[in-house]
Amino acid sequence: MEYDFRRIEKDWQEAWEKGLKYKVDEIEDKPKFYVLDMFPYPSGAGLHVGHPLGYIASDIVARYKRHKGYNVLHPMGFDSFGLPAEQYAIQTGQHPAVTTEANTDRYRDQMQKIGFSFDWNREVMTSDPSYYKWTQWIFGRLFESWFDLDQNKARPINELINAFEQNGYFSVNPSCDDNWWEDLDMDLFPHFEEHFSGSFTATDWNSFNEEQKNALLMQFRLTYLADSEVNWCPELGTVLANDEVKDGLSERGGHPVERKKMRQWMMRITAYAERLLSGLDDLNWTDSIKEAQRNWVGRSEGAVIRFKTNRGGNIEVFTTRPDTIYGVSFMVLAPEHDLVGDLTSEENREEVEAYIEAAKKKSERERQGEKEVTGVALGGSVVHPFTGEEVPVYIAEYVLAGYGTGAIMAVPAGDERDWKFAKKFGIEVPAIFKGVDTDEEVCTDEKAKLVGSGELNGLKKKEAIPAAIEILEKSGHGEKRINYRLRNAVFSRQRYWGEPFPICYEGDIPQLIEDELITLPSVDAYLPTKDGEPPLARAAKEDWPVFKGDRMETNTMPGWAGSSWYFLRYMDPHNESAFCDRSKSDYWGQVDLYVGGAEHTTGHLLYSRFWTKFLCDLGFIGFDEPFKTMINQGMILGRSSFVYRVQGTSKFVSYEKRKEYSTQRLHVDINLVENDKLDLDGFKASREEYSNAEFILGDDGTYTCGHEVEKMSKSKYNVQTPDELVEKYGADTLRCYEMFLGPLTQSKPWDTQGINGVHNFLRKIARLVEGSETKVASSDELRIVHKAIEKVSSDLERYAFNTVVSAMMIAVNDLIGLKKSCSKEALKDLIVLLSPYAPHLAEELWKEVGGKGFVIEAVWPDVNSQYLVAEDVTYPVSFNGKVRFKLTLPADMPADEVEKVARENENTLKQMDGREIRKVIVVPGRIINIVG
RNA sequence: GCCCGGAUGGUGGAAUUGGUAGACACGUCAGACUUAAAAUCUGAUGACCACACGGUCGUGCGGGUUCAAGUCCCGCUCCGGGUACCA
Repeated sequence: MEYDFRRIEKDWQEAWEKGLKYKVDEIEDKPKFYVLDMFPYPSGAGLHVGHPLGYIASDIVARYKRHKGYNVLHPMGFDSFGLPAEQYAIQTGQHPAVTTEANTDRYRDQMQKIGFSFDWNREVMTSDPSYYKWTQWIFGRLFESWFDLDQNKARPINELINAFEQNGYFSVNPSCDDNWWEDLDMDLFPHFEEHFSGSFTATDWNSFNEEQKNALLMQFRLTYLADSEVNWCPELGTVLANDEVKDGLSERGGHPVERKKMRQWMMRITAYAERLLSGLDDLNWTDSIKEAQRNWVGRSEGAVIRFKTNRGGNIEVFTTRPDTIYGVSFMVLAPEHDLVGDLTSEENREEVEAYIEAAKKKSERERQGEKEVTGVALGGSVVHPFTGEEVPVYIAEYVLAGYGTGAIMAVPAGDERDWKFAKKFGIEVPAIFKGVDTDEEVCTDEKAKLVGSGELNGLKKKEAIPAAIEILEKSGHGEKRINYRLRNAVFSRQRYWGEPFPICYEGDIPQLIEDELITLPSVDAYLPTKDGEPPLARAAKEDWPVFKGDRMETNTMPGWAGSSWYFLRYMDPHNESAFCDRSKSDYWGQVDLYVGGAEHTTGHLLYSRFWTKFLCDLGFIGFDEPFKTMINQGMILGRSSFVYRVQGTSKFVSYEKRKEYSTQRLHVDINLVENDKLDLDGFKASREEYSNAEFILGDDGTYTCGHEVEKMSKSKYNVQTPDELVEKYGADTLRCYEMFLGPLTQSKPWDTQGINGVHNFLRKIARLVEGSETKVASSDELRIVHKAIEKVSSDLERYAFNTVVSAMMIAVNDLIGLKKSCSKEALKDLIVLLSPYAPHLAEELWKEVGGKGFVIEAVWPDVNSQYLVAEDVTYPVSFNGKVRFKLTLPADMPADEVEKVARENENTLKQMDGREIRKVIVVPGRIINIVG
């Protein structure tokens, strides 16, 4: 039988589909297993061989778990909102939904050819209104919630309103911005005094009108409107991401970009900072990803300290080293700090304003990339709370407005950057560390004892910090504070192709639109308006399917909105009355295995954890971490091929002779190259300019190409699509080969050279089955097969996908090596082992050996260890650790007897050559080591 | 700079708890079959010395622990990824 993979794969894919073999429902008495792939964005280029790598691995796990008796949820869908489709729409005028549909069709088609066991009945698409209806609903819940720091969880906003009605602001502890009252529009609250600091009574609250109440509540909602800084490009009418800005100009078009405050929807992810950290402990993720998330949250413990300014106000700073307070000799504010104007003296004003102007033009990334310390004195000063000395105030780019309080107390003696700054501006460096001349060098030694620090003298960092905090708290100059690097996330995008907000405005007050789906209105172009309003602002009132209030919100949600909860929708994808019925999410629970790239470490993985925790807090689901175990597949790199053109000619010289000429190295399409040999006719036909190419061949009469491993890209002609390989070798070969390539988590070059070996393996097993007979399995066969069962099972349990293929190859080679026809009975188990990797062929062979039903539903075989017991063991006998000869002994021989035999062996005597044996180590079943 | 990975034949990689380094596969070479090629099958294939028996060296580098180290410890080098004036 020739291995006719085209026919086999087509037949079985049809049979599975007809039998609804991958359709899954909740079955109460069956254990569940949820295997999920990271949500793909359907790009126009289709899949290349790197994409299916993770899908193949997860599909193997899904199939393996089914064999093991689990009810497996293994869905697929598309994260289908996004920029490329919008970009294409801008260029062509075609609605992004059209492009998106074409792309998803292509992806689905490519995936189906590879034989994945997805339940396509559960497919979801984020751009489908029946899906984003629920994304909007979750947004609504966030809007209607606040975070209670006392209970460390989200609660409905009504409960906050109740608390305000009862006790005003006095008995609640909501998560909010520091000094949130400073963001209030004071015109709204004329009766609040100038130094209002957030406290209001129940009487105050009850006297507020709707507008006032709304403004206050906005400070506590989990999604809220706030002014935040963005890179605004007036010319393009859009906001740009940090990496789209170069030298203060837009990367596209080179238009000027400036920092601008814009009123945008925000997500209060910082409320969950602590839980996002502690939740990591129980997750089975790689340490590097957990560590990256910890760094991203960036918890640091310290204190806030208030310094009085010479203008009567206060500057608050955050520091992790309150113990070094006596070393403060200047203060630095971020250029954007609110008090900058106030503290600038007339003579410094011009210079200060120039500095601020320059800083404004740079993107955040550029500012941080600046290595040289720059800054300028304001002329104003603050008073040191303990020494009463006057401390000058500067502004500098290295202080970030968005971190801490946007201001630092500079301690040049103990901080490298502060020290450099002090030296540059000739500021004194107060000596606060015993025995260290901090005029000469910084002291970062944690064990250094403090001097010149009042009550803190003689203490080391560890004892001094709590002592300093106590002093600060007693004197009212500051208090303990835990600060996070994590910032609240901007949730508005000035784009068309995203979820519309379920929000309208009455005046400036946002109103949540409940229970109505807001679909995207049609617009005449997908560009911002002339006034720089987002594309949705082009829609007239009648273009909106739902229009309420004075105007609709015209921003859309970011890409991560839909992908933050999609794994829940798969559990109940067609539900029209809930995002996911609680009974379904209780059944399926967390994702047991999540497979995908590591590029989502700080985006998707953080946001979806946030939303999961939130939905759990409100009781909509029963778990607060989405992904229990995660594996990150490595990148697949391309292997490019090169030809060498003799300069100024159309002669091409083979790789081994290229040095004899002066040549130019050119990428050549990898489809014209097999095992580094160039298809000469194909090459000539590939391009006009190559049509009369001549070749200087190698000594073997062929043209050898050079090669290099690079990123897979069109311009390097090294992109390999799965379709070509499925066409040439079949899906089963592709599946096995991608796994055989090496450990899933490692990056590796894609190289089709080895694919023949895997294809041959499948052909060999097909031939083995063809020649098999109905008879009792021999002990040799059983030993080989059960060895494979043991190895394959244990490797799959630890997600070692590559060695499974080797184990099956060894079994097949060993069975062929018996030189007898095989028993169908023995082969049955082997075929089940094969089925997660090569399901189509396994079905075909299963039929051949008389298996019942579909092999994909067969029970995974158990290892019978009695077949594995060997009678003899071949011991390597080593002398001082070096193996010299081998000794075959009965497996059950006790260690002391093994030692005796080894001591008396003639080879031992020869090796020892008269020397005395000092010691013999016998590890039963493994090794004998003779020391002498 | 900091954090996290990694380095094993000509190539991809294996060695799961310290116990025969190089499984499996590719490639290469030789042979069988063939008019020939492809396909298939058989054998060899870490380096070095040796006709051979056999021996020496060998898992990025330098030390160490151990009867025994790719694996554990200390100190480096190089490569990849993430992240960064984070107070």
